[in-house]
Amino acid sequence: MRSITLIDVNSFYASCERVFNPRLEGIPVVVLSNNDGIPIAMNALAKALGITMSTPWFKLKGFAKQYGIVALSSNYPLYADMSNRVMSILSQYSPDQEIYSIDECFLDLTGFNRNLVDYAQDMRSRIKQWTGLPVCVGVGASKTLAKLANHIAKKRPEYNGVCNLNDFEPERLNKILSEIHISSVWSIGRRLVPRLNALGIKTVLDLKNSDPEYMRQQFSVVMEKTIRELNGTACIELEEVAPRKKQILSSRSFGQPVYDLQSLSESVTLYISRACEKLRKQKSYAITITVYIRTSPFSIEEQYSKTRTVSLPAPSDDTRHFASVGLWILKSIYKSGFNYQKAGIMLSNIVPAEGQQTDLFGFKQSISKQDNLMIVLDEINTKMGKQCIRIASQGYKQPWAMKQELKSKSFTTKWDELIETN
DNA sequence: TCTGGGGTCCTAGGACCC
DNA sequence: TCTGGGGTCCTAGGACCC
Repeated sequence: MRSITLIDVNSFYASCERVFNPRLEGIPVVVLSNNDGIPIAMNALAKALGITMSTPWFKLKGFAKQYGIVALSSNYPLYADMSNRVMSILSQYSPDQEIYSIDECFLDLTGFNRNLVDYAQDMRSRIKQWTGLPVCVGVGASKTLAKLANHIAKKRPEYNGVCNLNDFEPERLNKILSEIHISSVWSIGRRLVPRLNALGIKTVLDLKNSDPEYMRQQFSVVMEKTIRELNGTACIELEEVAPRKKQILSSRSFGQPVYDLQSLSESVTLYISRACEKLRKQKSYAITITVYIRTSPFSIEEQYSKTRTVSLPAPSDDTRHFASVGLWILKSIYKSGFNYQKAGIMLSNIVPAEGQQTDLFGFKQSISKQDNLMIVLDEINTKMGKQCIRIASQGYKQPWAMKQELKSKSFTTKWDELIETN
């Protein structure tokens, strides 16, 4: 039997903030999304007050003030840095690690000849000691079971932060699965719950006992895998090397109303350069670029939203190629007189960088020169800070940039904001 | 539980082609 | 002019995740 392990930081963003500001201890804290739109993380105290994600912050402000809730804008450089520390500590516990998200990773502990609960407790205390962050650990025979075990470790204090479902006798396992709702299962989202309920499937045990082939017909192959995984067959392998993305999206809501083509052009150029950086990082080329702009779906004013896709004559990873095409698309879909709320771009038709051909007219001509320019650009920006060198059409003032009124400092990643210890 | 953020993958349906 | 088959591309939107 496999021993797949999922480690997850509790209320990650809120915990990071608390590490650098101990005064937040004992106070309800929420961390807000970009543009201070909605809560995306909160500590236990805020949860206990009944705050839910996806309620717009402006609707919660009054309530928050009344109960002394501290709200913070999200500080991604800080969280990314803390994440790297946690992941590097955990990598010492197994040669097989998959970093699944900013605050979660899988470790394969199959064949480890020792008590895994003790081992997991050791991880917890080391991470706590070295970073100040609390984590929970779940172990199971598949990724889906490891996720579920982690859920149990988090929700039930008697487990003290670690749950190994592989240690359970079958009856005990089924009993606990019968007490958990299907919405807690990985891959079962909001839309699937009512459809499953209609089939009489309400608890994890119900789902585990359903017929995988029939469920595949009714739903999809993903559902079949989930059921087999709940039954202890690992169908989803650990991905130690992140698979190449098939599409790369970059989009953002604006911090203030945007009407003019100039501002939209600047933002679209910025998103394109971000997406191309990601593209080059995974050593791929893309052929197709999509640009979209839209007004706020919540606005009572007249709405406008438009998407347009164009393919290059040959695959490329050059920011300037995509920027010139992207700006052309933008011009073609832009209509004046609307209050734009969001713009985004997507790169698709992604192919590996190795062995690319040029088109008939040599669009990807003098490859070495162009590639070197982008490599140097990436290197400088890595060393000297994001956007140190950029395409001129990104603009410098960026009045449309997102709103972050409540941000904490970049304690670990900016020299002038390092934490003071006096 | 109905939505205000960002990202990835997938697919239905229309337009257009041979 | 209508009908049918097969395929590709694009747009819009659904579904899931954190």
